[in-house]
Amino acid sequence: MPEMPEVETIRRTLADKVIGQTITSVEMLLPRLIKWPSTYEFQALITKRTISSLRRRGKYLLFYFDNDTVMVVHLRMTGRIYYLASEINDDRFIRIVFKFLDGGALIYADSRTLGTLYALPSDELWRIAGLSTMGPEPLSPEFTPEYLVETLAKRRGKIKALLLNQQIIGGLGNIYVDESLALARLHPERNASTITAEEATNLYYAINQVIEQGISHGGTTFRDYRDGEGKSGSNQHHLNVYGRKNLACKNCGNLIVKTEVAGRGTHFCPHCQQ
DNA sequence: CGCTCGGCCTGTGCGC
DNA sequence: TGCGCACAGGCCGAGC
Repeated sequence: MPEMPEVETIRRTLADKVIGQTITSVEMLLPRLIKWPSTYEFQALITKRTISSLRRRGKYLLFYFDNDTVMVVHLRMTGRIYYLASEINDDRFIRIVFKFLDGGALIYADSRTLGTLYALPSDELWRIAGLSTMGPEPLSPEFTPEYLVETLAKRRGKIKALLLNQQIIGGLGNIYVDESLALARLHPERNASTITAEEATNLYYAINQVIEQGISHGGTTFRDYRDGEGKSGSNQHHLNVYGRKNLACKNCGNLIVKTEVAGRGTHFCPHCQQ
């Protein structure tokens, strides 16, 4: 579900609400979502502890506590995490409730229950493979045109599959990959090794632009995504190809096509993207 | 090592 | 209206 712009929006909207909050108890409605350590140890590590900062890496959200513990949350497809000041809530999919000293709570909700949570000392984050092997993120200094040109040149897979690979670029998901390829006018099935340096450079700028736009619109809400205050984003109104099957391409007027590439629903303009 | 595909889960929307 | 099926924003591990 949430990709980098959505997780970053959650981080920004949630930070003020949770930093300085002390957890009094953790209500585990679905304990199997805790991947590390045991459910009991997870609760022990964060109960009576105060959140000191909230960070993000790729699609992971990291809650730092005053005892150097980090609670790591990955929302996968349908996870939601938000602050609630009162008990009133009509969310059908609440799985974990972190109760705060101030009477409010941090809610983890998830319809498909694919999300994952961890708690561990900050110097043991390497245990989470997805974090330690993640590639550079869009909009970061490590993500450069040269990096993308060189990385694509030595790969043989389809460009769409490579952009979804978090080890190559951290934070992109299905929506923003389709949008980036559309902006860069690249066909999603292009073999990465055939992409020229000029095309890869264009793709670099397209990725940054698409991600920046996603963040500025507070993320893309198709169904499940909500920010840290439970509000929807608006970037769904600004997409060029994703979710626009059989609608006119905003660039050329031909119809947007939906196919399957790398096992994922894929939207593109067959006229503009080569 | 690099790449592709199935599985994990559950809910929703569409076609019949 | 009811039912079955395909599909869904992500990731990991098995197998080639």
